Amino acid sequence: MAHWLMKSEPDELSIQDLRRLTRARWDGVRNYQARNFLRQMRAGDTFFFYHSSCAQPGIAGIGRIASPAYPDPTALDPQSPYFDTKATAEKNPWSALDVEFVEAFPEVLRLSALKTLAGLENLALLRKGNRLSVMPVEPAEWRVIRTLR
DNA sequence: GCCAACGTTGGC
DNA sequence: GCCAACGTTGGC
Repeated sequence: MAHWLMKSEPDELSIQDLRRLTRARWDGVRNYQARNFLRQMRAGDTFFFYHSSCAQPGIAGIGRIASPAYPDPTALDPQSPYFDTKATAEKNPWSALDVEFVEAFPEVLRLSALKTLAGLENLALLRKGNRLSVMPVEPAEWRVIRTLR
């Protein structure tokens, strides 16, 4: 099983929301590199649930991929903030998938704490200027981060 | 709210 | 195909 990290603004979907919902659709990804990673995911893969653009940015818990990627319905919905005028039902360039709750950490692993760890030098999250919202996490990186929690 | 860094757009 | 302008991301 592969490991990933995915960012979400907790105002939209937090790890606590996912715990309550049990399962949710991960949608609204509008970056091709991130989308390509979504398409590589397999049910059963696990991911760090990262809270971004908030008071305490960092890894807030763990989720599991619960479905393969499928066309993102928000791209076709004029009411959605993720609506894409160029997308059609026949040609929808964007992907979404389902995720399920695994665990919420007792406290968020703050970005500042992650930066102090050895072995995460190649993690896209910590590379200067990186804004990727979906990224792979190597097994060794996964273990390093899990020891913190 | 600021602003650095990045991706996308569109004129040429 | 270049690249300037623009919009977005996201930490602080």
